[in-house]
Amino acid sequence: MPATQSDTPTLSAWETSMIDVFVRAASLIGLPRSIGEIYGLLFCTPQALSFDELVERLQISKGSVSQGLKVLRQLGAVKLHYVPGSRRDHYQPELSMKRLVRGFIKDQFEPHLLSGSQRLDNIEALIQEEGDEASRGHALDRLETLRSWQKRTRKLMPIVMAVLGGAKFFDKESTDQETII
Amino acid sequence: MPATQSDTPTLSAWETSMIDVFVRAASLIGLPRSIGEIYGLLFCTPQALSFDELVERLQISKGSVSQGLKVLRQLGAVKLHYVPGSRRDHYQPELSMKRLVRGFIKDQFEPHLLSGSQRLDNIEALIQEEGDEASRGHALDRLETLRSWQKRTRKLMPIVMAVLGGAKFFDKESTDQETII
DNA sequence: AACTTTGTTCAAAAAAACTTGAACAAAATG
DNA sequence: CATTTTGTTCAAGTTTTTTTGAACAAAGTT
Repeated sequence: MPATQSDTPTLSAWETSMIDVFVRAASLIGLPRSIGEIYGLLFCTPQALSFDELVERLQISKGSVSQGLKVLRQLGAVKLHYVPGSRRDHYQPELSMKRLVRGFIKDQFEPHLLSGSQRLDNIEALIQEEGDEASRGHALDRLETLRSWQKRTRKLMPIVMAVLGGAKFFDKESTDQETII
Repeated sequence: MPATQSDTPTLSAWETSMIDVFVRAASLIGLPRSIGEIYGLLFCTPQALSFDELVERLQISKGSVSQGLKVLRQLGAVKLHYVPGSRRDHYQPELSMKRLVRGFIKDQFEPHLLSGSQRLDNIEALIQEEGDEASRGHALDRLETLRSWQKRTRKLMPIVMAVLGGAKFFDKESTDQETII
């Protein structure tokens, strides 16, 4: 009864727990469990890992790993690492929090903000076609609220990045703010 | 063939579009569509709306409205508004971005951060039980990275709140000023 | 060129999240 | 106290998201 040699590429207890942390974090920002697992294992491991090693150690399908790495690359959350003498791609985790956050914002957040501006303009047009005078006033009022939220969100992003970058930050371009931190 | 009087409590074009904005926003932060719809309609409407009006105008089930309002109350995203002569609860949307964001952070974010600290301590214990000396070093190293991310995230929150509050600089934990919008 | 290695794609299966509606509880009303 | 009004709960149904795995493409080897 000879086991085929690669018996249990099992994860150690601490690796499992740490991966679990990333699975939760992924879910918190709306990414599937498999992506948390992949990044988590890379994060735990000293060397760069290949596609196959991810499949084997995590025991998930090639499809999931392929998809997952694609998203992680897009987010800039993993980096390709050339390994001499191997044809396979090897991956390492991005460890800079600033870059991770920027990747996420750029990829998942900003697009929504932008398309948002578009939409608000369309809504304004629709409101103008509204019959009732009084209700038009209220509608435009709320639309302005929404626009102000957008503007503030946009203003916030560079501040977040600056704080993560450890910079002593002050808000240029803004008229109404003093130094922050 | 007399229609029962309440034919089409239909939404106007601009309302539909604006609600759509909130549905997308909800989904972006991991909340179900129905919650976006409910908040969105409240946001569009000048008067406070009752439970039943939400059900009828949005054409969604009582169950969804009940669940949705529960979450929105928990987040502090809607406020009960007393209407004289009516037994029903009436709801109005919270319009302060600062309070909305704070509610979200308090309810959905901080808990994870906290339980996170717990978990990291457990992981540290597990790492200590690890046999291999060299790998223990790397593991502890990564654990520290994780801790530093946590710390930075916690530091960020009050700054975000301060910026949203229009405050001039960093936190005092009770920069709880009344703010317009 | 045939074969192997490496990784992607995508339709179908599985799992997770959301919604519904009927049964239920709580409180006001007659 | 029986009835109506108002809203909640939760099991079952529906929809959406995620995962799987087999077929496929691209490129390297022999």
